[in-house]
Amino acid sequence: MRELVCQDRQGALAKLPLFRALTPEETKYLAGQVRELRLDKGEILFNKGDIPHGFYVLIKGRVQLAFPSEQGTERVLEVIKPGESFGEALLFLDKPYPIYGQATQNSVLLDVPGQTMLDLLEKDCGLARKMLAGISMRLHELITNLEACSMRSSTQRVACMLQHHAPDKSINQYEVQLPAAKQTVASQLNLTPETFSRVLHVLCDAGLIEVSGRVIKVLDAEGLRRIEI
Amino acid sequence: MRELVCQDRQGALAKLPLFRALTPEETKYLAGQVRELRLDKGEILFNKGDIPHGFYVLIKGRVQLAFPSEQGTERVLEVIKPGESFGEALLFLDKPYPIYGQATQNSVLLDVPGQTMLDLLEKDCGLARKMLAGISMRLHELITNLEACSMRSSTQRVACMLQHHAPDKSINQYEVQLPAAKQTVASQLNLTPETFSRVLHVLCDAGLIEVSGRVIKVLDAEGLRRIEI
DNA sequence: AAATAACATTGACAAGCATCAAGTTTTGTT
DNA sequence: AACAAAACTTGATGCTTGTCAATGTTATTT
Repeated sequence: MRELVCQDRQGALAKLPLFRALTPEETKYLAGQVRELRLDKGEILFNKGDIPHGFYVLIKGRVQLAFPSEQGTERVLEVIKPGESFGEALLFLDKPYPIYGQATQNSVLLDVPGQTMLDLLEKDCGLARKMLAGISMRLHELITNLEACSMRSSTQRVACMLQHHAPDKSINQYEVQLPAAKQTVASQLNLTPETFSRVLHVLCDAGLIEVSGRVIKVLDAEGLRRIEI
Repeated sequence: MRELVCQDRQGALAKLPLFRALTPEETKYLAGQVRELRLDKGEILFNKGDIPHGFYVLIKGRVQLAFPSEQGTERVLEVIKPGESFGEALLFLDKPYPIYGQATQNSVLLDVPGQTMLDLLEKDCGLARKMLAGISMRLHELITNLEACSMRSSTQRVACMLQHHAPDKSINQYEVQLPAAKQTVASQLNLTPETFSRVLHVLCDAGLIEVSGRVIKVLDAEGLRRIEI
């Protein structure tokens, strides 16, 4: 297993959205610079306050980025999936991590040294452009997140999340497979697991959804859209 | 007045953090492409949902970016000050504005067409780098904002904001001049004006601050840091 | 298959903050 | 200077959501 990922490192890099447009030489240079990391489920990649030395690309597994809290009531900001990168923004900032990163499954990731990336950026405008697009997307998602968190009620937030998972805007019935444990999803919505559970119950009673485990069947997307409180 | 800003456009551009490192030719090209905009106090620059065609640099005045709300309970995300730019992230996204922009004072701004900026970015890696830094900074601030909004109580948020305005971390007494009306500051902290007022009162009673209008005198920064509820 | 741990639900309760309403102060305008 | 409008404060009240605790359910491990 270990070897498989290793030998394919150059190929794996070339497949990542961020690095897809690199020249073969650039990819080769990059492959020589990155370090492979393996994390067991539950392992911490970095803590809030740590000094970043580069950024990460997730190859396999799952990593969650979250705010810590004294009472253990963490708030999950994002769940990183394979192929996605994270920590790029800090390359340009000289600030410590504002969140912590933790593997929630056994994971494999690549550690791209900051200087390597800055060197590549120096020469390759296309890469800079890609990176701008990536970070802009993140920014946009955060704004959406912030709006949800400050403008909407718990019920609206849940309804909003369900709509977000619709395969098609025009379809009125569909199934949503929650991407993580209910408590994690609750945390991403800035809710306690208890409140999340209650909200789902209310939506069930209203005949808008059906819940069985991590699968939620939306019965009336139009009705979800109309929720006001 | 109008002419003053106009004739100085090239000089004004060269002074902006984002464009400071451009070559004289690039600056000249840019100056030829930008459009000058004047907004009266209260005028809307763009609404949520509008299609962006470029980004803006504020020369004079003040522009606030906020989420609209049916009941008029807007949430102010950011107050832009002269020299700052906004809307860059949308250049790369092909999405409508997620917020609306409104002048809160009579303002002058430059409208930089998207294609102009993309052209410049094509050639100038340094500019891309600057832009990455700018957007990364924004991202970082949003994360901080989101943390404050989801992890802290109203009192903690206010205390946090006051600490943010400290001229120096080591100093224990200082004065803060609120950058906008109290209701706007309240909105940025995701509080109602009423709650903000009450929180200030509580901090006064605790002997941590003194309030007179928009000037807040911090008497015990160390005490602010210790606030738990 | 049994045992254990992690996850999820439900109820009772409390707290924090928003809302509404009325009054006061400040700001800006004619 | 006088007025109007906006901003701010204060009090009373209620809703939403978090907290705590107990129980039920689903995974995981051996």
